[in-house]
Amino acid sequence: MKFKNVHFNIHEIANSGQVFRWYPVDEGYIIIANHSAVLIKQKLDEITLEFLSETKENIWIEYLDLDHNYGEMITTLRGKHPYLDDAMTFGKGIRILKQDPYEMILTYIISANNNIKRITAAVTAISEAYGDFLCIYNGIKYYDFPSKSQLASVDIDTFRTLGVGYRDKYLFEFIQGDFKPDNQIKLSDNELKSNLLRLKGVGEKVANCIMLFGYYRVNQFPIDTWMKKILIQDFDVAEKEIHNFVKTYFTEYGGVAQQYLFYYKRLRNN
DNA sequence: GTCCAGGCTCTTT
DNA sequence: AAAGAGCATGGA
Repeated sequence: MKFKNVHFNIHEIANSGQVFRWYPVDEGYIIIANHSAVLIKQKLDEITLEFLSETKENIWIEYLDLDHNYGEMITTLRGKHPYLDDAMTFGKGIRILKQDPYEMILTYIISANNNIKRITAAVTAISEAYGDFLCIYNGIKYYDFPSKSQLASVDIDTFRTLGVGYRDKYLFEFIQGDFKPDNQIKLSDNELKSNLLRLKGVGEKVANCIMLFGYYRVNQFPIDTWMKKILIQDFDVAEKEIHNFVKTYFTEYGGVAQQYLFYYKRLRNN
């Protein structure tokens, strides 16, 4: 599978903080998603996907959000603030991928008060321990993210040994509970958020991430430590006003704007 | 050694 | 309602 798209850069997506299962290899990245493995490569504006396990092409068009026009979203956001303008120019190849809600819930529970490297390590360890084998590439084996039933017998201490720290009990509770991620897809933003907030280990920020990356609610603007820094330092917003400011300022594409800002702040070197 | 990381829960005012 | 302590773990 091959395509061209000016708003698509594999390195920017891989480092945008929304994916934890894009593994760098010499040629590009191994992506584990959709119960399969692919090798994604990019030369200039041409992107290539090589399927490394059984999969379907159309599901990757959906996952990579190829039907949305990011130029249009950028146009909507342009001119609001010079810092956002710079961020959109710097990371114009970033997209919001359509990831699995169930996987996002577990992943972002792990993410709380944690760093990206350790989150990646924990998600990988859980997958290697309990997920289905997908492929071997350059001598490294890759495993699917385990299903709820595959994690059903994992106790709290075992989660701890996989590197999730004190979030072990939250993962355990979710797996033992009866939350149905697929039943939330059609709910309104408010209903979805209040359901997510009932899960242990899910607060305002983690719920926003799950909504943005797992349910494609692109109006959601997760506020983490990096966003606080940006809004205070670069947008001159008072700390107490951050939530109010975000609610109205970034419009219906707040989540997209947030991704550009996050990437810009972390990777531009300032 | 202290601070921080895509924060949250629980307890105390 | 709001503020504070505590939390696993590894890197800077």
